[in-house]
Amino acid sequence: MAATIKDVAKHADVGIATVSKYLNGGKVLGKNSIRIDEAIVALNYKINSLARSLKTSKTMTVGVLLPSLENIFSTSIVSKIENILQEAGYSTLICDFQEDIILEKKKLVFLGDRQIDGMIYMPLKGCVEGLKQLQGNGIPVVLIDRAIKNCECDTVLIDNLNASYEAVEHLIIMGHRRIGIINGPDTIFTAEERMRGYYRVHEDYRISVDQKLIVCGDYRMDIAYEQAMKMLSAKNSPTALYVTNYEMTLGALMAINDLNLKIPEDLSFIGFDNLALANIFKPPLTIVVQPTSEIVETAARLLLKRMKGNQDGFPELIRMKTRLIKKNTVDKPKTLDS
Amino acid sequence: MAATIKDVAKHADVGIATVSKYLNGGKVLGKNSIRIDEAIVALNYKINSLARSLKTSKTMTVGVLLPSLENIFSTSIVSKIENILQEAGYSTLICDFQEDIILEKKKLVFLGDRQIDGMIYMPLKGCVEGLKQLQGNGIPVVLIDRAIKNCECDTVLIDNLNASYEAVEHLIIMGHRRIGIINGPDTIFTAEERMRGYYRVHEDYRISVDQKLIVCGDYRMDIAYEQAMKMLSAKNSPTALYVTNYEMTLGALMAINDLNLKIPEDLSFIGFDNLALANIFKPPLTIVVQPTSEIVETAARLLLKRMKGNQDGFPELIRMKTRLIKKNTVDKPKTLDS
DNA sequence: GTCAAAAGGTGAAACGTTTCGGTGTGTCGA
DNA sequence: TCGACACACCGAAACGTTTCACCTTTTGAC
Repeated sequence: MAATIKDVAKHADVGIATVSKYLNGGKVLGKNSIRIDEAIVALNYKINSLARSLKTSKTMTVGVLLPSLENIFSTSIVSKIENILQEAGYSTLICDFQEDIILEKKKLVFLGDRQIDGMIYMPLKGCVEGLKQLQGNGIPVVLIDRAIKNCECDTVLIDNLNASYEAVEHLIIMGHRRIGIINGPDTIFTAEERMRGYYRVHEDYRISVDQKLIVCGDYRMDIAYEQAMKMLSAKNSPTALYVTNYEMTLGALMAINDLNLKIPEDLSFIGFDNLALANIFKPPLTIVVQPTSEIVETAARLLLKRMKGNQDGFPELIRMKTRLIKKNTVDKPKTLDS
Repeated sequence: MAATIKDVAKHADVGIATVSKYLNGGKVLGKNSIRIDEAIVALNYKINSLARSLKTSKTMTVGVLLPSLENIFSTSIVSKIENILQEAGYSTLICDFQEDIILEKKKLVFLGDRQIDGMIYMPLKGCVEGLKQLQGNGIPVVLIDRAIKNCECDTVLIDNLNASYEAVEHLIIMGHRRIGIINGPDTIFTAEERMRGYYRVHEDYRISVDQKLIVCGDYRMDIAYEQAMKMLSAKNSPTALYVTNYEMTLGALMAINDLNLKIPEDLSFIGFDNLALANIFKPPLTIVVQPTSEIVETAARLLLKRMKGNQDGFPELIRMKTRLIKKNTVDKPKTLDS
């Protein structure tokens, strides 16, 4: 039904190979290029990317594998990646695995079978075998946000430890000694690092850590809400609270509202991510922000480089710095208990 | 390098056609199926979906084309679509066009050239020619959230008019007569419908409309912020405000905060979308919520049906109902000016 | 005018699958 | 025992492209 390169060749009265060469940017005689162009228009010819891919074994498609699409961090990742890769002619195949490690493996295999040219992967557990197989087939993978242990792989992430360090340090300097943290599950890379920052700054300032002020959430809003409720309504509750991702920040704020705690009078607060939203709260939130655009852009450019065959410095581990945006939710504590 | 179906056939000592038939669920002798299975494992054979697609001209890929990925509505759309289609064996190719009508057309063409089997499309302007061409090639398209005029196409959207009607009616019943609306740009289908609902309820209750209380925003937060600032700080400002999407709801709330207006004492407020977030505000927001899951599920199932070749009832126009969630941001107005 | 080199043109083979038409084997009733 | 009929098997052709290896034309220095 649709016109093929043969039809174009016939219509333009040139050889197939000539048309192919022209389509791929090769040099052909001026008059031939004109006739080919005419033929293409006349026949409404579209190149069949399937046939081309079969021959070249390049699909010009990259897979993006994420734990979830339903959070703001993932969304901006996808959006940015798509736009950068598109410019380079690549399509973006999306998979999310709903934070489910069974599904994680399945979708990794699925993408692998789909003949992608490369992959951006934000692991949950981190499916090492699947990853190695992909790499074994010559498909470059760039990890984003989270590293996987025992695995040689390009990785772009943020300096989680110092992100926490800086946030908690700010609270300490303001005089807080009982600082609560609602963190992600300790099985997740980022959460573990963020926790370490919390501990380290306590150590550096010789402040003892109260385990009651530490909770492992699920990076999800509802759980964080309940955990915040519990922690903040217990006796000896913290004078400041630090929450380590956006969804949990919302959950914690909801709890704070429900408990009628005033920020920063009753409780100092530092949240995470989403600058835009932080400003609509009253008072505006002090938060840790990730350089999302830069992370994604770096990862995408690295992947493009690898897909071109450039293996310089493999495996690269790139760490980006977060920023602590100081607004109005941190103040001196009311009572100074050591 | 990788094993082909020929290798499998040779290893299993059967014909190529037999292997192919078996792989596609056809009947083969028991002993043959065992030997083929063995061969597949032994050679680590993976079917080459490219070659298969070339032959069958089915790519098992659907395109998803959206104005933007950076808002909560789009995100849940993508996530749901991906999961439903994946179950049916389809991959999801994502494109967003950054609310840019030039890019919209370009990406539509891009997806068309990529030999997708179907498409979910949330139009901005609505690129009719591109759409018709796709359909002409036998590729089903399901529009979501927004219809396109003069275009025969399956469409799944919400009853925008009655969404607004119901929200504004609620305000009217509570006694409000000066009700502000911050709406999307009137070039956008949903915004136009939502506006019509605003007018109609005013008409039905014989309340005259003050054009000063109507603003066309951009469905974006920053613009809405400024527009809300202006409207609410003008004299004769409204006693109630209705905002017609999520991002603008945030922007308006930010303005309300900055103006130190108390909700609902100084101003009644109805927002849009995102139930989860609505609850963390203080007081919890009265909002209009869309049945996002149902919309997407309906659209995805419809697309699957079309891709199977079932053309029953084409073109279908499916409208879903919104719900008005009444919380604590609507009260009687302080002063009753007619 | 000659000839080598350069530039450009060409069909056929190959990528790995599905499917068409044809062949072989086994079963079963008469 | 024979024919008829399923049933499953099988190789070859085809999908539309790229690329190899070869061929033709043009160019320009002598």
